[in-house]
Amino acid sequence: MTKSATPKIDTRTRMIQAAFDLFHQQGVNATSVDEILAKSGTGKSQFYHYFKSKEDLVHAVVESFGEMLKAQKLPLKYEIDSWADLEEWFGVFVNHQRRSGCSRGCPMATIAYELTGDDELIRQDINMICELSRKPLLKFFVTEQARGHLVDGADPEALTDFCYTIMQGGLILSKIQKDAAGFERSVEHAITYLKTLRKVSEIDR
Amino acid sequence: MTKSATPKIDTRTRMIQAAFDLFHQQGVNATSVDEILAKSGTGKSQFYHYFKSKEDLVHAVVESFGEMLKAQKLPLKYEIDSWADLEEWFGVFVNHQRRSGCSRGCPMATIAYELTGDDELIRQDINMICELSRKPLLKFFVTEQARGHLVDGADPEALTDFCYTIMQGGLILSKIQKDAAGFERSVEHAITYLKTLRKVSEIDR
Amino acid sequence: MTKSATPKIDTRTRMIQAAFDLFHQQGVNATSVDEILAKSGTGKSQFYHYFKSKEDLVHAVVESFGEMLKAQKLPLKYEIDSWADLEEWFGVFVNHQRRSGCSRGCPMATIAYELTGDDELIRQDINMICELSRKPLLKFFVTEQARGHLVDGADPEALTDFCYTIMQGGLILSKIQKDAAGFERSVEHAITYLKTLRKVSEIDR
Amino acid sequence: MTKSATPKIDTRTRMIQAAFDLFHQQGVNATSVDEILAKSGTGKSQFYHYFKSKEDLVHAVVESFGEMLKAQKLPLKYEIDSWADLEEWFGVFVNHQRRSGCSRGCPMATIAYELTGDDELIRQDINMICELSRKPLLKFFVTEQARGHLVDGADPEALTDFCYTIMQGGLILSKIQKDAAGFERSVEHAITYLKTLRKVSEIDR
DNA sequence: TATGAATGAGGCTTCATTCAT
DNA sequence: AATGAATGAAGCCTCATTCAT
Repeated sequence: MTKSATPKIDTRTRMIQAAFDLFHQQGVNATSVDEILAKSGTGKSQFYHYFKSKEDLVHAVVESFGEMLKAQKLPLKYEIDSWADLEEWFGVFVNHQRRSGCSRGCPMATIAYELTGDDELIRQDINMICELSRKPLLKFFVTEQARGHLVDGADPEALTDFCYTIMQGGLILSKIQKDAAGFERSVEHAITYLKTLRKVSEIDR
Repeated sequence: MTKSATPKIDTRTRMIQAAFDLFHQQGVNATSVDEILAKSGTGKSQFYHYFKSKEDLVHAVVESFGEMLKAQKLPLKYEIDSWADLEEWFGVFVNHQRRSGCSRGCPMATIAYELTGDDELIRQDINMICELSRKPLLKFFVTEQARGHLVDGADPEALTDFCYTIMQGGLILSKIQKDAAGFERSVEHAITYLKTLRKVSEIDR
Repeated sequence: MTKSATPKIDTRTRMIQAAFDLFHQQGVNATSVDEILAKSGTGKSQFYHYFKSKEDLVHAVVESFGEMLKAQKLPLKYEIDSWADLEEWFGVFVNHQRRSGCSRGCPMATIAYELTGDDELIRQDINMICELSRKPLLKFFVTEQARGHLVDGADPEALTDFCYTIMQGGLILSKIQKDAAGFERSVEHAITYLKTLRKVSEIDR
Repeated sequence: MTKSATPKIDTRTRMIQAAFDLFHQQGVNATSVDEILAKSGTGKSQFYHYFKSKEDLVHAVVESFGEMLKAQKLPLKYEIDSWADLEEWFGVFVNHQRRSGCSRGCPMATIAYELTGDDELIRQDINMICELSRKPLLKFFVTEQARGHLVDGADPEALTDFCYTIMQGGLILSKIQKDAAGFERSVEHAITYLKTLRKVSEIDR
């Protein structure tokens, strides 16, 4: 859009980043357009140059989160090729909570929890993000199954749900408890369980 | 006004109930005091006769939820005396989501997700609610352990965390997905796992 | 009103005293009826049992101040029989400001400064208070004149105005400056001047 | 909207002027933001575009008054070079009261009288205004002293205080009495006194 | 006398959004 | 692409006052 080779982060992106962080911190409704403008260092009314409305911005924030996910620019475990990787996938969340003092939860869930029946489009956006972030898990379980490393009857979709559910529950609980210990214990149980689903012939980890 | 046998619920309670429902539906910040007043059929400014501020109301709502919990007035499974009861404990949540079209999540988590660092007191209120609602689970696992029905090394606290985490994760995910299927599958896995922790000598219930 | 011989200070009086103090401190408009009720330890709506309206209370407060003045229950110099007494009359105000940290001004002027054209009655109330509190001064100068102790042409009314003006100016200025030094210096000049109006034959003080 | 030679006064200034006048008339607490908006012909919520809060506006009003004073845009006597000028300095206040029907007092004192301990900053603002408006007086007395026109021991600061005190006292009293006669008489005495402080060699003006 | 719930207007402030430049 | 003034609805809260008991 700009002519330079290494364009400065453009205004729109800056606004999205600022909004994302504020939404994550305090929710959508508690975040005013002005606050976003101030944090992104943008003059007033640039906002409506780039976004139709605040809701449109929420949409853009979720969409941008999806792009980051696809581009693997978020500090997550994208490639799960082993049971150790799976543990690490969980570990990233647990460690993040611990390091950040459990002050936040999942950014998408934060937005989702403020959703009413009127925000169907944003709900779908967020649901798509969930699909995206479930992918590495799903791929792992599918692969394991294909390799014959899973017990008969194991359903990769269900296992993915199981992992994702633990992760989401752990994030909100650690925020409520201001302590990641319960999250960690739950993850340990989850891992323990999942490992019982490996075919016996397999070697640990 | 009327002298009926079931005297009208007092104003304060009506406001709390209206607020609870609106908070649950759309979050705290999206709910205006006027909206609460309208829904509770209360004249303007009664609000500040009963509550110091909107925040004070949030506190009262959470507190009242705790009282309901203690008085077992919420449609939950309070007594868990068997593995079947445990399944039912989960089932209540899953069924509720299904019947309500997954339009909401956990009312406390909804409030919690809008919390910022400034709302420490309310966070503590909510945390206490969590402790309360974990009790039946904890009691069950402790009892099972005392009876020698759990495998060695099983930690009732951790098992409680595990159940609670699944429940919380399931609620938000089903809201995002507008579908309780994933929640149900996760619960099934959780149950399956938990049952593996019973002592073999035990008879299936 | 009550049957006991030493009746407890009655509710109405307690409200007036609380109101007076709050008005003096922060003005009439900044003082709410509730605040007065709280400070006087009165249950709500006792207020409208005793006063027609807030304005009526203001009237009562001013009136009560007049009564106190007449009954010589205020810490003022009521009898001015000598030039030393006159100095003391000023001194009472200066010392009061100094001891109180100059946090307030004249209670009646405080009310007067919030007066608009609509409050004619209260203005008249306050004006009457001024007349009352000017009396000792006026009496002194009239007496001095009658005794032939004042220079020819001295007008007791004007001298009284002069003293009263200095007092009022000193009170507001010391409040603004949070320092009574300027007040004191002005009083010294005033005294010096007034003494020049004595007949030469007179002996100092 | 129009492109007149005298461009419309900007919104902020209009608000300050309207506020100043209303504050002067009825005090700060009796003046609502809406009233200021209406009087200044400003659409709602422009207010908070220009001022952080109502208190911030009070600060701005006082500050603006200081600027007017410095720029000599107020109908006051700024240059006092003679005893006649000094009389005129007083005369401006007395005449203003007379012409305006004594309906108001000193605008700064009006604000000051509503001050509580919490408004320290505004008190300091107002105190600074006092310093500013005392300057012509002080300069006059200092000059007179330097010229040897004042009796020995005369203190220019104290004389300035004396004049200022008379002025302030006269303003509030004339408002209370709805009559400037007492103010005028007090000023006459003050002038008479001050002239006694001139060195005898001086010629009467 | 006394209590405190109820009323509704209005106060201060913030918001999302639009307009003129 | 950018600026910031302008808009008006709405949010939270306080007020003086009245009513039922």
